[in-house]
Amino acid sequence: MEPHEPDLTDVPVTTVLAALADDVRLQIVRALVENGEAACGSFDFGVSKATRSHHLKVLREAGLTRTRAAGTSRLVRLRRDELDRLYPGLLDAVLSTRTSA
Amino acid sequence: MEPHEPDLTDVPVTTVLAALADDVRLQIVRALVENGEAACGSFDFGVSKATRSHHLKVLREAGLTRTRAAGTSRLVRLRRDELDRLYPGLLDAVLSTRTSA
DNA sequence: GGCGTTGTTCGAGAGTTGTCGAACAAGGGT
DNA sequence: ACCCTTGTTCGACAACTCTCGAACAACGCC
Repeated sequence: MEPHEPDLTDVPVTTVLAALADDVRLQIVRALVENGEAACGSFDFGVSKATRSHHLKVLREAGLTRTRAAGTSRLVRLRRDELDRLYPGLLDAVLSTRTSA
Repeated sequence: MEPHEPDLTDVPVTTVLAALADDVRLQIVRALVENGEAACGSFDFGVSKATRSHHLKVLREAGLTRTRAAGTSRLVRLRRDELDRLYPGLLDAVLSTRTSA
């Protein structure tokens, strides 16, 4: 099946914001910023793999990530360039949050 | 009752993002940016006044707006200075969205 | 081929959210 | 005092979301 990775300009801003408005997904995004491309399995934040897969789908369909197959794994990376071009400052603002709060 | 307007630093970033991740609330924020302080009743975006009151409550409890009584009306204003200080670029990025998409 | 690893998909359940009408509260004007 | 305007609050209902285990698919390896 097609990964269904929409052009970011086709995604309503509310969808982008909603995708970022979740703790697990925010941890995924943070990990992607720090480590770059990573396999789905590396995002073990206390949720099952079904839930993890769901969150990655939400991020992907919001236009925030790209996924490519690599053997039995799937590598995910942040579409940071496009994100920064369309919403300059958004990602930095979101990521500026300290661990708590 | 107390307006319950938390300090923005006490609000999780996911709550702030969730507050902005709604079309009606985004229209309210846009109107506040353009017109400054405004009465609740001025935000007629095709929803009932009960719904409007609900959305204003979400924005207020996310630390995004302040409300003060003025006669029978209540005037709402955006806490833009605090928002820009804590999340620089966030509001501009969100508001940069054109009408569609 | 068979097995293990890695992810996705499919219900299903609990919880949250957006919406409304109706009832209520507070103020101002006449 | 009465009424009208302005908002809030209270159920209620539909829709969506997060979560999980179980079943399935795809790939590499022995």
